[in-house]
Order: sequence, then structure tokens, then C-alpha cells
Amino acid sequence: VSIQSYLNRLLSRSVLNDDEQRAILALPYQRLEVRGNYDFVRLGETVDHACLVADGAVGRFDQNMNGARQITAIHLAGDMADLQSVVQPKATTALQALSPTTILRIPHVALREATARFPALAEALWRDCMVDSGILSQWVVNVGRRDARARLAHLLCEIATRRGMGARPAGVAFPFAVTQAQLADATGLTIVHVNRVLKGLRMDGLAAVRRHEIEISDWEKLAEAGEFDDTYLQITMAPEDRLRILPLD
Amino acid sequence: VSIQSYLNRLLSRSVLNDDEQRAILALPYQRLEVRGNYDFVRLGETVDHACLVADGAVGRFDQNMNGARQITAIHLAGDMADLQSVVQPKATTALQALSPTTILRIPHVALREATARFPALAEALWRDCMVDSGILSQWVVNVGRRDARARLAHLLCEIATRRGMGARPAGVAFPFAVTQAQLADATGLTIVHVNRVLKGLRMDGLAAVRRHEIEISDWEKLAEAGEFDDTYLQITMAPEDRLRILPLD
DNA sequence: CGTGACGTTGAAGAAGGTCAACCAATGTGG
DNA sequence: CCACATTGGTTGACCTTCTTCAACGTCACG
Repeated sequence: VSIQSYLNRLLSRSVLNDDEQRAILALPYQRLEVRGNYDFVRLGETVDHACLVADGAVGRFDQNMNGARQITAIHLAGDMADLQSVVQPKATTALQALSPTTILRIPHVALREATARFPALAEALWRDCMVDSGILSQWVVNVGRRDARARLAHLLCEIATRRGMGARPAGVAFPFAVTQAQLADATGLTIVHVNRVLKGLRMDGLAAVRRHEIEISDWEKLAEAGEFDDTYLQITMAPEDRLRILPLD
Repeated sequence: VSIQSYLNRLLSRSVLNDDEQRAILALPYQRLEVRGNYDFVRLGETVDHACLVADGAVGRFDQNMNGARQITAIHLAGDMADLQSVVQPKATTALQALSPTTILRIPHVALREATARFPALAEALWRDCMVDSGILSQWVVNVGRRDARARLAHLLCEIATRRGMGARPAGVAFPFAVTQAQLADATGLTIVHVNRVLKGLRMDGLAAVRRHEIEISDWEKLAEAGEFDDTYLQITMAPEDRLRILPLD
């Protein structure tokens, strides 16, 4: 996974001309391998680069004052984990690799040059940030208004859909390394309870989370249990709905 | 409250030159009076204007499939309630007035013209969206990792601080109309439990929520109970920390 | 082949939800 | 100006969900 996949992602929601697309592909970066559970962006740190997840997964970690951790976002391969740092370089949350992860660090300077030269790129990046914001908003609903089983089912559906593995008639399994502790931090539950609820989902034949993969056994039932509706992810946007405010030259 | 207050808000975090400031102040708008509990932006609707809250308060409403409602953001006078609609005109959540509210509707066309002419304005607006996103992120921590008392205390501290009423040594009261049902929707609790917890806060002399005002009796204790730290609001940003990526001409 | 990280299970208790009733304030039509 | 309806606030009794604590199992890796 490289910059091309991020460009594809931008193009799935925004319209960019050839020059603009080339400007994205020409962005310089520095490859960084990060081990699991490592904070590669710390709270309060001022960063001069944005982090594109090339492989693995990244969690955005907040915590309350008793040290109880809360994951407020998960970024998968192809996602820009802290695009907002371009306009807000001081990190308000920490970024931690959930498993061994490859990061492409893209200097802010390069992004700023590109957006200054091509305002439509600024627009596309701003839009990308807003999609993340919409996901965050659903996250609030998830922890605020769903019980444990629905929370976990919803989270699994979201991850599967974002990995392109959602809504299959038959069961699927895809590689994804996540611990029960991380699921607990993402759903606002305790590890013990996550364990019990996962057992329930497994027993009922909805889904199984194993050490290195997630298996969705019955998408229909899982989506129903998690009250999942994928529109908020804005993943399958019809070409005519893709946007550009600025003229195409 | 008018456009000037929104400009002030932008200037508290971004650097804008005179022309850019004038462009903001010159934005056209249409005034709209909205009664409490009225959805003035509905889910799925495509809007062609952004809503600046001139007076009153607005909630961003999501809901799960059982109809349980969750407020994912509260916008106060001086806030732009759906700035993200400029780059994403299809509403992913509903906006509802929490009490009788005055909205200034600013046409997207005007905002787009302004940002196309002055890219630094696009930057400032993008940044403003990201501040809201940071608040949203804390909202996840609030509902995910704090008990009922802390959630309510935190919410009251946030509202007070955003109204410029935070961190006073003596007690203060400020006008703010919110029902216990709305507080329940914002904190992911039930009305009954909100009632009991508010009673506790009142009895312990921390704060009192009345029909038309909120009284903060003891800021110190309330902030402690809510684990409140206002940095995430980015309200008091030193002038030298205010940002501009683009050159100042 | 030990050691640490992760997963699993049981028992007990606390936080919060549910149901149901009642009260207080405001607003409206006759 | 009053009868009545409506909305919002308050309280008690009971029950469910989730947490806490504590122990033990299991897998991977040096």
C-alpha cells in the first residue's frame, strides 16, 4: 500500500484533475516501521509531518484522568491518521500502532505547498477530514447509546466494511490483529466484559475475533445486532456525487 | 451576536489579513428564528447554506435504530453549526434547536467564493472544523470512560468555558436553557438518572441546572468531579500560536 | 522450557436502567 | 380568568448490565 491508495481514497469522494493527482503522487515521504503498542505521536507533541498508514492499524488514544484509555478512532491501511495536523500541528491525542505497522511520514511542508498550488487539494483534504469526523460522530452514538453486544458488533462491521470485507452473503475472514484490550478501549468496556460478549457472538455464529484475523460468520445477523448502516462511512459514493467546489480550470 | 463574533472566533486561532477579514464580514446571510426542539436541518437533506448560531443553542442529533437519541455536539452562539456542509452538503446528522434560537444562514456559494479568492480563509475554516472535531473526540472519552457524575460535571464545565464563564473563583450563573432530557441525550444516560445525578451535584454545592440558567457554585470541585481540562477547547490560544500556513502576501 | 502477554472463567457487587407514579410550571381555549 | 392539557422535573422500588477482583489457562517466543 502506498500513496496511490490514498489518492484512490480521495478520488472516491472528490474530483481532482491530472495535475492535482500528480501532485499527490509526487508527495515525498519517509517510511517508518512501528512495533505494536508504540506511541509514534505523543500527546502535546508538535509534529511537522502527517502519517499515512501503509500497513497495519493505528489507534487514536485519549484517556481520562484515572488513566482509563479510550480509543476515539481506528485508522487502517490507506488512511491518513492525522491529516488534521496540517492545520493543527500540536497533537491533541496520541497515535499508537495497534499491531506492527508501516507509516509513511509526509512532511507538512510538502502538503502545504501542494494545497497552496492547488486549492482543490485543500478542499479534498478538508473533505477527507470531515469523513473522519462523521465516523467519530457515530463512535459517540456507539458508546453512548448501544449495549455491549451492539457496540462490538457495530465496531466489527465498521472495520470489515472499511477493509472492503462488508456485506458478503457467505462468511469471510480477513487478517486483522487486535487484542481484546484494544477492543475494550475502543468500545468503552472492560476487558473481561469484551471477552464474554465476544464469546456470545462466537457461540451465536455471528463473528469470531482471533489473534490475527476477524471472521464474520453471518453478516446479516451481525449487522442487525450492531444496528449497522454503512452510509456514514461514505465508501460507495456514486461518481456524480463526488464533489469539487472549485472550478476544474 | 453577528458575523463579527464568528470572525473573532476565527482570529483566536488563525491569522487573517484585512482583506480576508473583510471578506468574512461581507458574507451575506438570511436570519431565521427557530423554536426549541425544531429540526432545522434534517438527516439526509442536501443543504446549500451553513448555519451560524447567533443566539440560543443547537444540538447535533444522531440516533440508534431503537430511536434512542444521542447528541454528538452542542453549538453555542458564535459557533458555526455545520461548517462541514460546505465540503459535504448532504447532512449526515440532524441539527435541532435546544431552545428558541436565531440562526444566520450563509449561502455556500458565498463561502465558496470567499475561500476560492482567499485560500487562507479555506485554511481558517478547515482549522475551525478541526477544533470541533477535537471537542467531538473528548465527547467520546466522556461517554466512554466516565461515570454519570463525571460526565455531567464535564459537560457543564465545557458549556461554561465555551460561554466564557469558566474558572471563576466565586460562583456564577449564566442564562442557558437546557432540559434534563437534552442532558441525557448528550451524556448517553437516562432522564431519570440525570435527574438524580444533578440532584447530587446540587446537594454537594457544585452546580445547579435550572430551567433557564446554569449555576456553577464551586468551579474547583466541579472541574475535579468532571476531570475537566480546558486545553482541548483551544480557547485561549496565545497570539504567537495562531496559525497561517499560507503566506501573508 | 520458562516468561510474559493475552485470553477465559466464576462470584460478588455497584452503577445505571426501567417502570410507574406524582408534582410543578407554563400555556391555551372557552 | 379559570379548567385543562402539556411539558418537564422528582421520587421510589426493582432489576439488568456491566464492573471488579481474583484466579487460572494458553500460546508464542527467546
